Amino acid sequence: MAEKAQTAAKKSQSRAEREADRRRVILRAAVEVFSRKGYHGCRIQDVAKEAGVAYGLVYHYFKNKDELLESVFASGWQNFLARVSAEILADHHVAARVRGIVHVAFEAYRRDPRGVKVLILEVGRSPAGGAVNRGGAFSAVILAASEMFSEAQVRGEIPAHLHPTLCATMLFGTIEMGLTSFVMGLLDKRDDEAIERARDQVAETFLHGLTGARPTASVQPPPSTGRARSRPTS
Amino acid sequence: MAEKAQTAAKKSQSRAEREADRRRVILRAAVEVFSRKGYHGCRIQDVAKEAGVAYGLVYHYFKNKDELLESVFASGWQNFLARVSAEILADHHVAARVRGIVHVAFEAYRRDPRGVKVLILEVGRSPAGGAVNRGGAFSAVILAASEMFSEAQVRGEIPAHLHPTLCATMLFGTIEMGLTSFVMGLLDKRDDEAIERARDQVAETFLHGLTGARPTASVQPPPSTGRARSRPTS
Amino acid sequence: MAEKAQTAAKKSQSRAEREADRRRVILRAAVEVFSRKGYHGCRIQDVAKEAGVAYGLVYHYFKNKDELLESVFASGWQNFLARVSAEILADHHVAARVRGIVHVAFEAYRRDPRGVKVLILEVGRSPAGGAVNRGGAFSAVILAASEMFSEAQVRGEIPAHLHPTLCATMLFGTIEMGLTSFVMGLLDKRDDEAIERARDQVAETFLHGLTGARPTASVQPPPSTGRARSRPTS
Amino acid sequence: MAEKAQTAAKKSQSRAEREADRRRVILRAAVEVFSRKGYHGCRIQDVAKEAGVAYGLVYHYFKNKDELLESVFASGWQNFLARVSAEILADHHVAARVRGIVHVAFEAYRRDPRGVKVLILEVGRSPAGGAVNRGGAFSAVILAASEMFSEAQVRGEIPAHLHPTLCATMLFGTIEMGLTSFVMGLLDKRDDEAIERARDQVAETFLHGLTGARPTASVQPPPSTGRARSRPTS
DNA sequence: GATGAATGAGTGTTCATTCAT
DNA sequence: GATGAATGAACACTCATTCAT
Repeated sequence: MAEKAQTAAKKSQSRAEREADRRRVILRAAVEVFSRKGYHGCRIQDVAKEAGVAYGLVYHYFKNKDELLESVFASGWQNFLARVSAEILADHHVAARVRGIVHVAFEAYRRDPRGVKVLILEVGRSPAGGAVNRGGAFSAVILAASEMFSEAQVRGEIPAHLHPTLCATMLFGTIEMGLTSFVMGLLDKRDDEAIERARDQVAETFLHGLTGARPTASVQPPPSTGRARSRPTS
Repeated sequence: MAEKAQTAAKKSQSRAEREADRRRVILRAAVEVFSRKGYHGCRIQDVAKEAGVAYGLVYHYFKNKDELLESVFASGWQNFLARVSAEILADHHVAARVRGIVHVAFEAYRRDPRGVKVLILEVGRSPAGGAVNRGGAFSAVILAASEMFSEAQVRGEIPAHLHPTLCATMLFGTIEMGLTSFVMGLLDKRDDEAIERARDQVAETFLHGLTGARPTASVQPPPSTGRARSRPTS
Repeated sequence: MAEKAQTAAKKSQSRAEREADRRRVILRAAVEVFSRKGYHGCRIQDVAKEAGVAYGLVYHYFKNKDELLESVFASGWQNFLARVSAEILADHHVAARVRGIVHVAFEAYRRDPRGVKVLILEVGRSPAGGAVNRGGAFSAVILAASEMFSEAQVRGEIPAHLHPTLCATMLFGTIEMGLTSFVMGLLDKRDDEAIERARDQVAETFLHGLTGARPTASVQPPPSTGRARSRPTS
Repeated sequence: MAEKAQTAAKKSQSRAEREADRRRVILRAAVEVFSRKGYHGCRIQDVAKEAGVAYGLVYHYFKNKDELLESVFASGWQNFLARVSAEILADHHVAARVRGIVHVAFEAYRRDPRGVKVLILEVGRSPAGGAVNRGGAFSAVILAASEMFSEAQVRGEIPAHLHPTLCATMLFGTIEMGLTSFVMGLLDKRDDEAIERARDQVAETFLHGLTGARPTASVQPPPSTGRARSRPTS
C-alpha cells in the first residue's frame, strides 16, 4: 500500500514535472543541434536522437519545427532580455549601465556558449518576416537601450548629436561581434580569463573609444548590485 | 551607318561578353531573391524567374545552388575586400584608416543595399563548415585589421593593452550592426544623409568612445586619397 | 473467440513481421515494374503505386533506387545461387550435375518468370562497374561450375582439351537463351510441358551435342535426390 | 582559278562524303561511349566529346538518342546479319553451317570487341517494346536459323525430336556467352589464339556435346568460301 | 504519453532537345 | 553545316508532419 502510494506520488509528481523535463530535454537538444548544423541543416530526427526520445515525441511538445526554434529563442532570450532590461532600467550613470549590459551578455555566453551561438547565428539573422518573429523581441531591447541613451543625453552624460538608436545597435553589434570572436574560434573559447578581458575591452572601448580605452581590473564583481559604485566611471 | 556600327557593336560583344552578361544577370537575380527570402527560403525557380531566364540556364552558369551563393558572396565580397584592404594597408594614422574602412562599408551599402544585406544576413552567418566557406575570406579581413591595430600599438596610436583581434572584430561588429539598423528598418534606409550621419557616428564612436564622440563635418571626401590630412585625427 | 484469436494472430505478427512484409511487397512490386519497363524505364512512383504504398515509404525500406535493384537481385539470386551450388557440389557424374543445374534454372523460371526476366534482362547485363555489383555473384557461380568441369576432366568424364571456364559460361549461356526464348515470346511461356521439353533439350544438347541428342522422358523427378541413378548418364 | 576549281572539287567531294564521314565518326563514338557506360549511363554530350564534334551536331545527323542507338545497332547488326544469313543459307551440312555461324561471330568480336559488347549488353537486352526495336532483327536471325535446323531435321542431320527454335536460341546463347566470357574479362580478350580455341570449342561442343567434343585444328581458314570442304564434317 | 512507420508535397538537379547565331 | 547556349520536362530524393498502435 505504501508502495502504491509512493508510486502514485511519484507518478503524480511526474505527470506535470516529468513532462516539463521532457520538454526541457528536447529544447536543450534543439539548441545543441541547431548550434552544430544550423536550423535548416538539421532534421527533427536529429533533435530527437540528440534528446534520446522518439521521433514523433517532438511533435507532442512542439507544434512544428518553427515553434521549436521559436521556443529555443524564447527560452534563451527571455532570460537574457530580463537581465539586460534590469541593467537598462537601473538608475546609474550610462557608463555603468553599459558595463552591466556587456557583463550580462558575456556572462550568458560563459554559461551557455551553444545557446548564445544559436541566438546569434540562427535566430538573430533569420530574414525579416521569417518564421521566427524575433524582430519584435530584438527590437524591444534596442528600443529600451535607445531610450536609455536618449535619457543619458538629457542628463548630459553623452553628446547630444549621437543618434540614440544607432548607439544602441552599435552597442549590441560590438557585443555580438566580441562574442562571435569566440563562437567562430578567433579567440579561445575555453579561456575564462580571456572572456573576462574581452568583456572589459568591449565595454571600455565602447565607452571611451579605441584611442581612449583604459585598462580595467580584470575581475569584475557579479553584475547584480553595487556595481555602479565599485566601478569608476569615465 | 550608325545602324551598322551599332549592329557591329552588338555583335562584337556577342560571344563571350553576352554570356558574361547573362551570368551577371543571374547573379544579380540571386542577390535580389536571397535578400528577399533568404538562401533557404528561395528556390532556383525563383532566381530564374527573377532573372528572366529558363530554369535550366542557372545550372549552365552555376554548378548548383551552393555555388550560386558562393558566387554571390565572392562577387560582392571581393570588391569590398579589396577596398577595405586598401584602407587597411594605407600608411595613415590608425584613426584615418578606421574612418576609411567605415567609409567603404557604408558606401557599399549605399550603392547596393540588397547585396550588403545578403552578405550580412546569409553569407556572414552560415554555420561554420557550411557550404559557403566564407570563413576564410572573412577571417582574412579580420586578420589584416588585427595587424593594423597591432602596428598602431607599436606606433603608440592606441593603448597597448587592447587585444588587436578583438579590436578588429569589434570594428566590424559596430559597422555591421550600424548597417543592420538600416537593413532591419530601424533607421530610414532611403535617407542618404542619415546614412552619412550614421557612418560618421560609427567611426567617431569607435575611435573616441560614446562619451568622447565629437560631431564631424557631415560630408566626407571620397575614401581614396588625401583623407588623412583633410580629416582631423584623434 | 475466433475473432479474438485472429486479432491476436494479427497482432502477434505486428511489429517486425509486418514490416518485413511491407518490404517484401515493395520488393515484389519492383520486380513487377522492372520486368515490365526495365530499370531505367520506371520511376519510383511506379513501384510505389504497384506496391500500393506511399511514395516516400520506398525510401523507408531502401536507401535509393540502386539499392532497390540490388535487393531485387540479391533476393532472387541468393535462392537460385544456393540451389545451383548444391547441384554443383553434389557428388554425381558431371552429366547428372549439369542436368540438375538446368533443372533448377527452369524450375526457377516456372515459379517466377518475372523475377527471372529481371535477373536476365536487367541485372545480368548492367554495364561492368555499374551500380549493381552483380559481377561478383555471377562470377562466383561461373567459377564454381568451372571447378566442377575441371574435376570432371580429372575423373575423365569429359575431354581434357576443353576450357573449364568456357564450359561453364556456355552452360549458362545455353540455359539463359533457352529461358530467353520464353521471356521474349519465341516460345509459349504458359505451356508447362513446353518448358519441360525445353529444359530436357537444353540439358541433353549441352551434354551430347546437337547431333547426338537423345530424347528423354519428359517428366523429371524433382531435382533434390536420387536423380543420378534414375537418369541414365551419357 | 585552278585553285578555285580544286577547292570546288574538294568541296563537292566533301559535301557528300565528308558528311558521311562525320556520321561515321559520331556513330563510332557512340559505340565507344555506349560500350563504356551503357546507353542510359551516357549523355549526348559524352558522345559529342568522344567524336570531337559540337554538342548540337549530333542532332544534325541523328534525330535523337534512340535513333542513335538504333543506328549503332543497325550498322553493327546489318553486317553481322548478312554474314550469318550467308552461312545459314549455304548449302552445307548443318554442322558446317553452325561452324560458319560461330566463326562469323567470333570474327566480328576479334575485329570490333567494343561494338560486339554494345550489341550484346545494350541492344540485345533492352526490355521488350523498348526504344530500340531490335526484337525484329534479332528474331529474324533466330527464325532463319530455326529453319536451317528444321531443314537439317528433314535431311536427317539432327534428331527430329529437337525444337528447331530452341536449337537456334541455344546456338546463339552459347555463342553469346562464349563471347561474354571475353567481354566480362573471364577470359583474356587480347589473346587471339585463346579466341580461336574458344571459337572451336563453342562450335564443337554445340555440335557434339560436352562429352563428345573433339579437338579441332586450331587454325581455321577464313570464313568466306570453301569452308565446308576444308573442315571435316562430323 | 510514447513510438516510429507512413505520407506526399516540395525541390535540387539532370539532360534530351531546340534554336539563334 | 556547325556551334553551344537556352529550354523545361522529368525524376530521385528529402523531410516535415500525421497517425495507427
